[in-house]
Amino acid sequence: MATIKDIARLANVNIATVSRAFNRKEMVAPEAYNRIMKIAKELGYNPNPLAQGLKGKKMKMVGVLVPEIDHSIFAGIIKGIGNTARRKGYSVIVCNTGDDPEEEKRFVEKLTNKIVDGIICSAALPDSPYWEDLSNSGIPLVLAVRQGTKKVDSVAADYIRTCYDATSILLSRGCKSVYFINGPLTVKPYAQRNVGFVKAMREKGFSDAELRAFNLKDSTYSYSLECIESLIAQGKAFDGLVIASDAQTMAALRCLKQHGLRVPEDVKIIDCGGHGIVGMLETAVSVVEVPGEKIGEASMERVIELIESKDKLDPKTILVESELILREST
Amino acid sequence: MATIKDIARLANVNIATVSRAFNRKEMVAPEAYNRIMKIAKELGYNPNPLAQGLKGKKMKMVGVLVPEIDHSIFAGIIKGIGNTARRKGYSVIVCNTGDDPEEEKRFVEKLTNKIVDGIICSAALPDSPYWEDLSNSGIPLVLAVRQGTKKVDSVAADYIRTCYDATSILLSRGCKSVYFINGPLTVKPYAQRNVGFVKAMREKGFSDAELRAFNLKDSTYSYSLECIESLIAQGKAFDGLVIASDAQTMAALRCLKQHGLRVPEDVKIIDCGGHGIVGMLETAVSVVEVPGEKIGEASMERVIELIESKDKLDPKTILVESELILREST
DNA sequence: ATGAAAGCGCTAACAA
DNA sequence: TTGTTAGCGCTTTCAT
Repeated sequence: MATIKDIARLANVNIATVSRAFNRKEMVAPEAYNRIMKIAKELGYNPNPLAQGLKGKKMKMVGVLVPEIDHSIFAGIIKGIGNTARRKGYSVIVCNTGDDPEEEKRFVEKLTNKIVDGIICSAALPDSPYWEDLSNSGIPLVLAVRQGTKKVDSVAADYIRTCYDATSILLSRGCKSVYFINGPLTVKPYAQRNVGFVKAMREKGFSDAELRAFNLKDSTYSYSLECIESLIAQGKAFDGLVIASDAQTMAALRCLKQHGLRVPEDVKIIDCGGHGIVGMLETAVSVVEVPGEKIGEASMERVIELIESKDKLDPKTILVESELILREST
Repeated sequence: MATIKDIARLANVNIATVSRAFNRKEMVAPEAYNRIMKIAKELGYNPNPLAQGLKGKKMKMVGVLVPEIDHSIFAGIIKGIGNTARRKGYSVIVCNTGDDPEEEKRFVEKLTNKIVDGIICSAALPDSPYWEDLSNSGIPLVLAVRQGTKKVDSVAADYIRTCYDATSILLSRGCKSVYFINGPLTVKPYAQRNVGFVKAMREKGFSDAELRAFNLKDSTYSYSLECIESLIAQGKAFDGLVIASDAQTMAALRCLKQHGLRVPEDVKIIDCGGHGIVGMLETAVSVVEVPGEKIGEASMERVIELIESKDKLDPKTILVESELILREST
């Protein structure tokens, strides 16, 4: 690995001049500059980021925390983050926290040590105690998808709207008995979807007693399958299903098929907050699609903005638009 | 951020003693040790990895290159990598190369600069020129899923076997006309699947002229849909489909349904090289499942082994077993 | 426009 | 056992 020292020697200049050539080329004589650059290229020189970082320079690196990297929404977000990272010359360090707050904390501590300039977090909990510490400590933090109640920068989808729209579609299609299959309310995006569902139903004149929201304790395929199964077994009659996630949508489709219920003739289905895949199923499912990739891109743009800004910016929340895609399930 | 200097001052010892307390505690007096550690804890001290790295210490960081982070196989691999990374105290830097060799090269150059101790790569091309350079340069490289022809460490699924098994299942179920829907042969795992398909067919006495392998130029859902569609439109008669990937499986299912073909009565289907999701579809699909997460774990274990080993280890290829899961599509 | 030199936080060889 | 010191590669003030 060549260093500025090598270049300096070969170019007959001081190491400071070499450093200047890379950082403030206007301060070095053109001839010297060219000589230095030529030699640098020949040697395949690249500045050592460790040394630069030690000297206080930004490392152009941001840490990313996700609960489960293989859930489509997070994979999409990471992809988006990577897109703008590349565009802006940043690197990305990823950690899969497995939704474990302890792990999350350990990771943040590890990263905080100067090695990242900023952090993007899809947190385990609605609010984590270290968020504020972090943004006070000078290293910017932005929350992706999961907003905090505290004053922290965040990029989110408008899940209330998303689910409100989805529910409205079903109602406008003539559904009389719409059930809502949701995830745990402790997770903010699910809680928000619930709000949207309730809002849409009330507006159409349904009383609270008529609301059928099933906020399952987890949103996995297998557990959802079980629950929907038991719903049908109990003879509940529904002609519309608003569903919170892709896995749950697949579970519903499967259940329905096994019980000979046709989509959309017997039951209409819409996914509120899906990510692409449900359009590829045997029966193409309508969806209010949450643009993970866009969320990732926006999050990254925001951290970079925070990192590179001279003065502290006021925290803000960026809302990313969802897209309604109507397919054969409605 | 506290440094060893601060601790040294407060503990009335030299900075070297503090450093020793952290790195070779046996060389420092117990009383001093305790004093130092107590103060370190109070100050929330953490060693600055940049300084350590600059001094030549390993950064405990590995770079990961994937072509598309949101394809299930790669998401799984990254998850596996993260699993063992956490267990061993390593960090992971991820880059989505978008299957662009140029991008890949840039990224490797960037990483090579001392900041990572090793690289795991799911490469764009069957062979990249820098692979050998890299392993010669002293920073270990392991290939995940895509093996090279050159002598490089790699972790791979046995795709030949995988597809051989899948094809054999269909044949043993009495299929007379089995078609193979595959991806581009320029991508090694697809080429290997092709070998497995051909092998199984030949063993059952099919002549080369009877082999129906469709090695599509890309394996996306939409393109595959188009191709399978045209196959059916041309009136090709098949009663079995061996399919190389999840997206293609979904495409096939959809096509078949639209043409009133029933699975498995009219056509039997098996996915050779899927990753979980096809078991959750309306018609649960049999699959020879490639364990992405395990591949990730094994890759990471191998790089760490290479990183931490004193002497150069001989490159080896680790084969990860696939699992056959029979469901209703066969 | 360029050089000399200090120092970022840490480790390790050498001295005491 | 502990302290002194050099130096990793780089940036940046202060001289020249």
